Amino acid sequence: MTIDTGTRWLNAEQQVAWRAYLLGTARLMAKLDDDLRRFGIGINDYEILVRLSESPERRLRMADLADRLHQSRSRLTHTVGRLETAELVRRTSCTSDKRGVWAELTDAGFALLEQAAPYHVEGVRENLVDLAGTEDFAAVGRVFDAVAEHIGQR
Amino acid sequence: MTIDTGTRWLNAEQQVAWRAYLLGTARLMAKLDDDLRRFGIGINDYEILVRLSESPERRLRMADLADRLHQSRSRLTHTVGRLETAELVRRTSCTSDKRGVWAELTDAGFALLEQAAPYHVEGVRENLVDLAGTEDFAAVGRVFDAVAEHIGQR
DNA sequence: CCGCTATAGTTCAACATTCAACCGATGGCT
DNA sequence: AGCCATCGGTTGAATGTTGAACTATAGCGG
Repeated sequence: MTIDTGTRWLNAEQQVAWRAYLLGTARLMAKLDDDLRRFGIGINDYEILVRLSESPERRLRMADLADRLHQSRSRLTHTVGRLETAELVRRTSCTSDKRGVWAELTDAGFALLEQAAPYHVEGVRENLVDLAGTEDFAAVGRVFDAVAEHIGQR
Repeated sequence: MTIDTGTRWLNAEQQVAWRAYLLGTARLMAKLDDDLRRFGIGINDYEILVRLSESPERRLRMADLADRLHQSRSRLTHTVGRLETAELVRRTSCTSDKRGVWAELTDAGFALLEQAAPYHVEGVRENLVDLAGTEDFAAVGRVFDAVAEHIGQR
């Protein structure tokens, strides 16, 4: 922090931007999570349901889902377990690969998503997208695409 | 998700950017956290130590610290408790306001920070800052500054 | 100075996440 | 076929986080 000629510290603007990102992200996620609570789910659950809803047959293999969300398989197992007891997701074993498990959106899950999605999207707009200029938001997309790409699969 | 004339859904580019942000952030945080593990702390602990190290007398009031990190006071109490048993932080009661508590960085805490900081900053550069163009990273700063500002204190 | 409400911080229990150990299935190799 | 390293997923225990209830102090209005 004091005399360290070897390290390329962030300059003042980079510092400020980095801190803004940290704080902004923390507040944003907390807010979106909070807003979803009225539907009985959190943003993590929401993202799971969305991924399933977009997939063919409204289902995905556990490992695939875990990768898309960058979550550990263990975490996903627990979360899907909860979603299953909430009847939002159903698990069926995969016939072609007997090790595999499909997580499949139930009708109730889809119905919940239809309800929650407009509110959620509105929140994303109000608290992020509409605050950023079109060009700035595109920049955010580029940056984090590069980040995701650079870090790669676990 | 299908027929919903009232909701302003994200357009394709916004969708992609939003997803990139979610995935990129997840991977980035996991990576930074992971890299810090060799020092026995996580990114959350690290941020606490940094905030303290920058403050006058290397100490902050608990509530102040919680606000800066957008954490609940409860969470901070627990975390500082752990940092205290690790001897990285010391708690002393505030004389001017008897309700208050100072969290203060110990010498060991400062020493750890001096060790960890170069590695951490290198990680932030390699996995984020250096991947973004100067202008794009500035945009990230602007956007999340606006987000943090918009959402405000809890 | 009293009474009231708000603030600072902690505690406890419920809940979520992590990590390592585990089990069965798979697929490549001989 | 038989071996074995790997994969897909789950389990359970330890660890971390949340949220509400609680204690103590502050500070305001009368």
